Amino acid sequence: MSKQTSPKQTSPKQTSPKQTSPMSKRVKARLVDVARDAGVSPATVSRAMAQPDLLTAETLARVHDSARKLGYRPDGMARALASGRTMTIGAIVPTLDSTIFARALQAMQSALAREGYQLLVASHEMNPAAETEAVRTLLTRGVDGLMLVGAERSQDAAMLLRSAGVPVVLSWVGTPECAAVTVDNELAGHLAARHLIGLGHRRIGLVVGHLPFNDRQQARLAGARKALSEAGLDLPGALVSEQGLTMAGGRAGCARLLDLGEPPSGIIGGIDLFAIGCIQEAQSRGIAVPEALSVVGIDDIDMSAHIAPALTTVMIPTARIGQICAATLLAEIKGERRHEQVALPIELVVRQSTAPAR
Amino acid sequence: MSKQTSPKQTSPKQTSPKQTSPMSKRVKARLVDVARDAGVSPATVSRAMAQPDLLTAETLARVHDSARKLGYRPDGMARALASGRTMTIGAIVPTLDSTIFARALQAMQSALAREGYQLLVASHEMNPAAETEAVRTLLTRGVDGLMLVGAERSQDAAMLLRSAGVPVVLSWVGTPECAAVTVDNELAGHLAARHLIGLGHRRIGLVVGHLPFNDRQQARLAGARKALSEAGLDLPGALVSEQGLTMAGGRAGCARLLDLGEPPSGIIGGIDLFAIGCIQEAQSRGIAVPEALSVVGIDDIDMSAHIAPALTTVMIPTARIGQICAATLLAEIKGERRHEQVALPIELVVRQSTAPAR
DNA sequence: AGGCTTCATGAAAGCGCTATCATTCAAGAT
DNA sequence: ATCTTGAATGATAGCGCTTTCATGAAGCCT
Repeated sequence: MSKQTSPKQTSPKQTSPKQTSPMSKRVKARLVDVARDAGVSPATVSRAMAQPDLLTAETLARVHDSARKLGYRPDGMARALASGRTMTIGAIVPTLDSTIFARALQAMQSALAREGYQLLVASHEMNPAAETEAVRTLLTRGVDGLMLVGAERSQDAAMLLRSAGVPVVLSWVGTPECAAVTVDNELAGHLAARHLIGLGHRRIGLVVGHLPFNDRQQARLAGARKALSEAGLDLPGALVSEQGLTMAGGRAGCARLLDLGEPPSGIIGGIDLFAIGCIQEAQSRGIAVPEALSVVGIDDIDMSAHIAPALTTVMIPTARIGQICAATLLAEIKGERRHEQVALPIELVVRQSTAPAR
Repeated sequence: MSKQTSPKQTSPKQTSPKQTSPMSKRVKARLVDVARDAGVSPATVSRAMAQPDLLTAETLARVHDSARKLGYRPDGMARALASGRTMTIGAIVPTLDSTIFARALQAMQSALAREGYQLLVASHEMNPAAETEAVRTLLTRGVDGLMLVGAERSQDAAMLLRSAGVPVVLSWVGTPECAAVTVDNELAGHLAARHLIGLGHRRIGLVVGHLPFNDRQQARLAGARKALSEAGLDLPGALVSEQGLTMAGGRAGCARLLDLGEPPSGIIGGIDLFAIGCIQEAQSRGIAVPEALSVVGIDDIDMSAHIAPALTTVMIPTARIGQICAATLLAEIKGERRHEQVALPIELVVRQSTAPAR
């Protein structure tokens, strides 16, 4: 609590407040300094930076010269306060420590950077309260738009978002009241299950992420369940294992399923990482994939095509989600569109980890 | 270029500018509104938010009541402008789309969030100019601290950083002029190579990332080269393959090395992903790992322990790097320390992907 | 040539908050 | 009783920029 001296400049009151005091070594040049140097008004300098086409080529050049000479760099905060725009987009994801979200954010970041926007990220580790807090902080902090993952969230968070009046885009799973860039997660589960069913598998297990506050995994599970039920197959609780979203989780889930009295002949991983973990676990037990056990994933992460056997999976266009989120948000900010709904196609990619049931 | 109406409120001039106009439905409550409602001065409200212990319990309560009643949320931009602090830390990484950096950022983000700071991220995709640009944007945007990866950067970027006077912490590789949280990448390469040499391998190849603007990979390669030379071994150019930092790159690099007239009996991956790719490539060619080919990685990513054979690798405490970067930056911001240098220990983790040379 | 645009610029009012300094009042010191 | 002192609060000047609105100087038309 002991902060007397402003961290910015030695002493704002000791140097003469305005005019060129002989040796005032002001650390940062301000807009007015440039204006004075160039012999124009502050307004002109402001315009030179933001709307150059409003000025004579000559004044523009003069301003630019002065700016360069003084090493002027505009102050984002002041600009934000005066204009109401922060040139910052917030993104709240479950975690950065996941190929999926990291990849989407990377794509989003690139797309935003091209338009001069920055990405402010927060994560909530699958904790609704933490998400609410993140929403609050980012809104307070000031963002021109906000990207969120999934449609499910706390009342408080929803209210904050509504009252803030900031453009929001939902990703992976959406709601109609809000712009959204989605994929059909239920279809993903459905495709995966149908593929196994089509290969003659009758006993199918799943390894999924913890379901609370994860509507992506919920939908994928629901889709698989639906496909099974359509085929007249049962999905007892024992054949569904909830695990933390790591490869170790995949191995553990697979182990649980294989240790069952009547183990499945096909397993669906709610994410590719699970599926890859399943393959490793099976192989380490001497169970051949796909001969003795078929494994399907969902996501199609980078690695899936490169492991042995290459993973059959449902491709989710992760990077495109991020990229389109950025575009959607920017469009909404510019007022070009409202509550745009983009549904991205997904498809089954058959590789070597699945085979007909014996 | 056509933005007439302020996006914030319907018309700042139509509502009476200051006092309680009867039905002025101002969208956002300001600090002065709270002050008026609570019957105190703006300064008191400000203090109520920032230094509650300076106020009577009674006034504090009154202010809080009014704030809640009006749904007041402070404006971060105004606060930043007035105080000079943004409560934001910038991080510039090569890419988010990498387990390593994503993991470090996740740890950093968590640590920062605990202290009320937000993470502003940018990436440069291994492009020095892009990094410079990112530095410029983040500094302009206003950050209280900045995390960068590696010590190598453009003159321009270095100058910007110096002149900005913002606390900076370097990660993975550092320089003495600047706070840094580092690991000894050269040692990492050295450990990996020495391990293979100790197992009797005489012909050792490497798959490394593209070296320009990547001092981590440079150092790892240098360390391996040093170990080899200490053992009287040669490292011809043909045995070093530069690849993009993906698993596919690892496979490709491995393929190149194995296709050599005299292929290596041991391969070091500059990152685990390469090593894993190497294992896959070898296995897909019917070359047994570790019996016919030993593979070592560097990083010890999550997955490395779970593949078959489990990867022998040099453990880099990625998450801790992020976490300590956050701590270092916060300490520097508070003025507690300056240019602190933290070197994190690394160690060889022997698993199943390496075996004595035949 | 006079009036009407259009264009380039200037003047100045904030944006919403923090921080400094001044003020008040009550309690302890003399 | 008078003087200090300190704690709680108020008044207010900016922070550095954007953005109307106003102004003067050309350009254009009839």
